[in-house]
Amino acid sequence: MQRMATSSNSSPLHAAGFAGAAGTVGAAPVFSPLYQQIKALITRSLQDGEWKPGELIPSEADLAARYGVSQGTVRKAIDELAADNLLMRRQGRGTFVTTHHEEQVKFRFLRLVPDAPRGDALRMERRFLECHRVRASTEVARSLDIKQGDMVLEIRRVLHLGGAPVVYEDIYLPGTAFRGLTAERLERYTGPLYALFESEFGTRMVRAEEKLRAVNASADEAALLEVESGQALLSVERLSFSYGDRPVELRRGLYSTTHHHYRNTLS
Amino acid sequence: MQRMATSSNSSPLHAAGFAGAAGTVGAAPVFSPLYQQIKALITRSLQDGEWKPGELIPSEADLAARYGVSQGTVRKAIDELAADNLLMRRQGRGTFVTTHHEEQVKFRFLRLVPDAPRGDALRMERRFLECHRVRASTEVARSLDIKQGDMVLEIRRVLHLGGAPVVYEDIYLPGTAFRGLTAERLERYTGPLYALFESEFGTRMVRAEEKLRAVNASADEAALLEVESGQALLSVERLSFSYGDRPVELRRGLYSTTHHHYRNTLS
DNA sequence: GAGTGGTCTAGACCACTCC
DNA sequence: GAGTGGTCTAGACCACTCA
Repeated sequence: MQRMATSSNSSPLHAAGFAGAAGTVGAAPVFSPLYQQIKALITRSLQDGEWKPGELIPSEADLAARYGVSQGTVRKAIDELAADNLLMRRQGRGTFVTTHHEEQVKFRFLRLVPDAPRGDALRMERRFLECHRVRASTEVARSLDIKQGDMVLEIRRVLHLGGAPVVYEDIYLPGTAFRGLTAERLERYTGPLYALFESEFGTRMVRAEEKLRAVNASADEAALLEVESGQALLSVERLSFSYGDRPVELRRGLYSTTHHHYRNTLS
Repeated sequence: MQRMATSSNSSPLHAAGFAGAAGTVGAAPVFSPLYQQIKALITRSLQDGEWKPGELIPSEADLAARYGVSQGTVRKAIDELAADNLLMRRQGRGTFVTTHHEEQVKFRFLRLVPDAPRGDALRMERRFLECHRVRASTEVARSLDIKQGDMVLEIRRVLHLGGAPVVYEDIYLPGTAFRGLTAERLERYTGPLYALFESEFGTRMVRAEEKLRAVNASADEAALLEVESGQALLSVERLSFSYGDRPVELRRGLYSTTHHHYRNTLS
């Protein structure tokens, strides 16, 4: 472990390399704290699959020994990774890699909630309309950072909440990473989609950006969601990222918001 | 400063009080870390106006001396308050109370952005349609935690972005706290509304919850936003909170999303 | 150069989980 | 009781700001 810039630390591990060149007239000094470097190393291990979703990572003391830094420094790195939802700490047990196979995490990416919570509101049903391979349009290619015309997997589905159709989604995934995904596989799987992606295709959704707008339902869309044509629907365009801010999913959802709303917190 | 539960700290300040009763068979043990107590004390000082928005608070060393704890403990308390956007740290200068009078914070609560950023997209113009006192409806009273029929201030306005009307808002504020607010005062003020509330009425918006849905524009709404009647609009119902999770503003916005969208980040 | 927050360390003890 | 994360302390030094 070595500092990126100035360092007067007495440990030989820290004094190496850049100490002389730091803070001088040269190009960018770019000071990078030790814990940020540790954070990057841990992220790399997650990305490389050294520790898989749901698994226990080594204790803080072990990691401190491994990287040759104090436990406090590892602690700060893990604190940030936990804040980013990449890791989950559990006192007395250890630190675990976050996974989409967990009740508490299931609705982290679906912000639609019923206006008046009812007993059967939790009941969610999925109907897959389509799952086929197509060539990426300009827009899809740009979003997923692939070449136009590359193969992508398109999935279309409807979600029913409390018995009624509420969400229609059109999902695009890079073809290479999701080669083995078929309609039959989707039908058979009962958990969240992101849990399937994670365990079967090694792609974990870490973070996403959404663009929301209101649109009038087309005749087709209205039929799917069982509303009047022209009815206002919430359009949610989501770009999901995996480790290292790599875009891996583009999704366009249409939400019927007559009995549900999208909740958000500003702070 | 004393611990809420067990403590074997040698300092007399920490050993007092609860040490004997902690972790025993009695009622709730309720362990509360020291830094959480410090955080509460600092929050109280903010609430009481000891340090006003934009002002510098005492240094970590001073606060540590004041509360009789180590600097590290004060540091952790301030870290969390900074994460909650109540304080802002600036290396080399000190820690400041967050204020709405600042460029960088101005769009913290308005998540609407132009689809294609243009030069004049920043230009925002406001037109106040109404500013009067009415009696609180059941719904408004429940949201603002006041009694039905209490006086509330209602403000209606339209925001123009890049020359066109894009946002129509209906705002409700508790009458007592905003006694002196008039239409004339609103017209004269040029900064953000929340900045006015903060400096003139001592009410700082700290956090908010929003409920989004898509609705079809009524004839009146369509006229205000210069769209067709029936056009899909984004309805944003916002409840804003001040220090201590006290609700202080209810707002219903209608956003025209033909050239703008509401951006959100999931993590 | 004085003062501030930011980083890093080392060590002690506490709360929690599981064997 | 062993092992884990959680809290708290004390001290050193670094990066940054401003006078």
